[in-house]
Amino acid sequence: MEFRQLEYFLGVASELHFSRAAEKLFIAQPALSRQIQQLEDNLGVLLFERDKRNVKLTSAGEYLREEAKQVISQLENISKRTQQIHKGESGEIRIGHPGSAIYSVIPPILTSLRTNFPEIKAKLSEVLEDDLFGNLKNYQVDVGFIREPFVDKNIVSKVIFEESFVLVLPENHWISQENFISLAQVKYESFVLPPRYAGSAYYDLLVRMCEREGFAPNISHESNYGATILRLVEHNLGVSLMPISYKFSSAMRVKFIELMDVPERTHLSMAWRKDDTNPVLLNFLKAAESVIFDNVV
Amino acid sequence: MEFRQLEYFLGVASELHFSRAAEKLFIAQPALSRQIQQLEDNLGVLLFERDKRNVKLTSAGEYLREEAKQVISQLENISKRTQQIHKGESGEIRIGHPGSAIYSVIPPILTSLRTNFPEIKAKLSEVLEDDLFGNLKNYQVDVGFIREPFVDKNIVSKVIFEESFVLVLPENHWISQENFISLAQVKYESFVLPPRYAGSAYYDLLVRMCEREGFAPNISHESNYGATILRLVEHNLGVSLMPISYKFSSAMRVKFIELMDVPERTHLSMAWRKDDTNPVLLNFLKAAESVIFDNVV
DNA sequence: ATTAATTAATGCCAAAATCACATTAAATGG
DNA sequence: CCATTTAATGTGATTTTGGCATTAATTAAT
Repeated sequence: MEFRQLEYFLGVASELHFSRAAEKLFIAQPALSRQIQQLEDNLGVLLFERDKRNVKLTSAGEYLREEAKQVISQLENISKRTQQIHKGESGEIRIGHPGSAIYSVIPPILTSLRTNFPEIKAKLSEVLEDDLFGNLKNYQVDVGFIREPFVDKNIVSKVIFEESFVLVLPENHWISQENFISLAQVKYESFVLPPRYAGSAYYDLLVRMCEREGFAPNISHESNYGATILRLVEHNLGVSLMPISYKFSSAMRVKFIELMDVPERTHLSMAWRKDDTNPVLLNFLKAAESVIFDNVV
Repeated sequence: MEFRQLEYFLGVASELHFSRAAEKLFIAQPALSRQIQQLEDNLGVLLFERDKRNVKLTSAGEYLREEAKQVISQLENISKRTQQIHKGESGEIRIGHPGSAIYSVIPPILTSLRTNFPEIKAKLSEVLEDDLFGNLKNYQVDVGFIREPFVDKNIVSKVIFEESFVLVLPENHWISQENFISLAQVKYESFVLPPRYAGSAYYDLLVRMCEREGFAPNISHESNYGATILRLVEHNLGVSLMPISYKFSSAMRVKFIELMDVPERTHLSMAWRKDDTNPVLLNFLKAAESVIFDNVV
């Protein structure tokens, strides 16, 4: 069964007249007759009852007509969709990100993606910093956001966002933005921080900040999740250090003290496989590049 | 996009190797290369990334592979189903029948149909005797059961079942099979009968039975539905005359008196359009013919 | 580094499929 | 009975598809 035959068949089925159908199909009538005969022979099924005067569908023909219509329109959709994917206008992009990114870069990037490529679906998955690299290599995600710097010849990465840190305190803590002087003021507090295995470079950065003020943080609780950390601080279980973008993230009863004199910054990078030819990725990168972030420094 | 190209494409997509795929498709490798090129040109989409050493699907190719698989298996199903319909082994038969037929001929015919042609679905609709003719001509039903005799050059009919009449009485009525002599015994009773418009020949036959006994039935209630008539008789609202097959139809508290000396018979015929070429109909007729009825006379 | 082996693409010709034109055959209407 | 309509058929031209030999590019091995 060839597609040409199905199309010719539909032509005859809707005209019920070989000569007229042939005209509409831009072929000669004998060619059409023969293609229909051939289709009938291949199937072993009479599709039209015809005498020299009338042409009508048999029951099998009527069935085939309905199905063939469907198949052909399906095929048209498939063509179109294949072309869209080729142009990167349609498809799926799998994004791995640390939890914190959903408070900063991810919303504007997804907005830009939706605007520029409405047919691209984003699939987000929260990934530990130290796992992102592997997830990229294993083709589990197509693009990732990461604070950890890393170098690999198969992965391209690009810094897209820079932000400073804030000290997170319970709402009723005696320190306020006004009387805050330096981190040394919290040297005897216990800390709630992300575990080192979730991102060693980031963790070390936090420790360095404290050490410069002459103390090592006394860590009482650990959590991967920013929201969990905030919740623990809210309940007086410790203080924390977090990227400033969390300041706008929640309605919890905590306060954020800006650390004017602390030079450390965390850099959020976007990373992807160097050899990835998926056109959807290219368009995702385009959409991401067009976003201008209000870098919070 | 031609069917052949899709099949070749699937071959290469599953082997990811042109030469091996060509072998499995029983064509030479250059022919295969060219068909794939052609498919790619038609779509304007690169489907494989190939260098001299490796062949792999692009994202668009991966999408097409999934869809093409579906379309091709769909097409195989369509072929098969079309052939089944052609042979009359599959499809739908619309049956019009008087309510009474579901107590006699319909169950064994449907059983035979199910046995011989399990893929044929029967669609039953209860039709007034006088409407069946029109329903056949309008293509609302494909075959009908009818007691009314009629002649039409476009309709074929065939008597399949003959039965005698019984007198239907409330269970506590003074007449019994033992003391029954003739219909004249109920000449002063009121009758529950089908209306004349529901089947005039049948109605006239009932009246004739009474008139030979010297009375015209005094009709108190009318109903198309046998079950309704029985219900009315059960509740002492009259007596009735019905085909004997109703005797086995229900658990109502009525009694059926056989009319030994009454010569009238009702003949159930099967009717269909003479020019109907639907192979499902032919197989239905075949299935119906193979049924042997216990004619109740 | 040179050679051998692998493999997709290309040039070219053969085979097959498709098509068009002319004609035929059957049916209908006047 | 003749003119008209219309699907089928015969035949040859055109297009498409396929096969063989070869090429070009890449990898593996000596």
